[in-house]
Amino acid sequence: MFNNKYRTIEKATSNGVNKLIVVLGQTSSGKSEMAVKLAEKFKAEIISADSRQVYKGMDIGTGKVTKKEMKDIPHYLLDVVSPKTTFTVVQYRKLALKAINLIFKKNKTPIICGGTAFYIKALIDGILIPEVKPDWQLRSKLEELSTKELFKKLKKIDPRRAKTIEKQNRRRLIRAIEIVIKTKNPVPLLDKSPLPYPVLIIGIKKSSKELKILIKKRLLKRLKQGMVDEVKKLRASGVSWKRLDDFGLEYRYIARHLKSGLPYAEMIELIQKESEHFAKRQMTWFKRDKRIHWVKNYKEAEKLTKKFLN
RNA sequence: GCCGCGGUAGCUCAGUGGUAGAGCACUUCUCUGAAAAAGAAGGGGUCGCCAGUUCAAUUCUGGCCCGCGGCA
Repeated sequence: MFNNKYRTIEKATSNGVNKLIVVLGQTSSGKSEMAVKLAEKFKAEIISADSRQVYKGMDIGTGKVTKKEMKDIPHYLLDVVSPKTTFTVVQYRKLALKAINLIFKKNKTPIICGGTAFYIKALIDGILIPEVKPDWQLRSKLEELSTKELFKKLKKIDPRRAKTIEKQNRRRLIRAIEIVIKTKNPVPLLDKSPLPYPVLIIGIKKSSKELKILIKKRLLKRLKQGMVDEVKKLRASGVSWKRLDDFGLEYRYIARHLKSGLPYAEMIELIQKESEHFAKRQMTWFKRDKRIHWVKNYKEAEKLTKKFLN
């Protein structure tokens, strides 16, 4: 163990009886609803694991549960920061651990619910990410270098990391260089600190055909609910076009529609296509995790949960 | 009917006398403080049909079929 001061050190505590449930699935698969039903049945509270729902004012586009849909079940990690600031996995992990401990104190079961696999993994498997805050000034300076130059630079200052990194991925290259410069040390080897209690992971399984239909239905519903106006509002509150673009999916293409006159019909098609791609990317993450219990409906999830909590 | 243009990967199109490429789509994958982000790899075409010229034709020539535009 080295470079300890650069590690995230928050540890979750366990009293030996606590258990935790995760509900995950692709976009539009019906996670939120299932989590609320489980929470009602098993005296649980919900912690969102969604990298976009943490932002205030991003409601319709992210499919955030409404007050009514929450059915009085407390939800954590929604609306925690302004979309003008950048939220990261590390903050997520810290806040989620806090929420977990709080829920345990109330003698309830936390349900982690969301589709951001990286967040879920960082939380339950405890990926310890080097304690180096993003330095946007440094990053924009590195941004001037070509991808080849970035890789060469990393190879020089940290050959070990250069060996495993994807050498065409500028974003990752820049991050790796940032760590090395800031810590004056190589990027540490991956270290983990998994949650110290039993975890049941429930995944909602949908066929890709079914999922496409669900995505479509939800997209049209959101548009009707005023998703375009939501983006206008974000703009008016000072969120940049660039930022909206970075959020991806509905925010990206609605912004392009508003800013560059991307035709409305094309915008819908692009959001649909990109959402389908996104769903696929989510699966590449989920597929690897053999702990996931895939269910087709609430009944199956309830059965699993009952058994797990006994 | 005549004139012109076109028919190449699922789509939009490049291209060459020596059996072909791009972008998108599709499939698979990566993931160390942006993760709905950022990246990677792969499969796929008897180059409209028939004949001729040629050592060799997807590429040249002729005919035919189909589509588009114009003229009648």
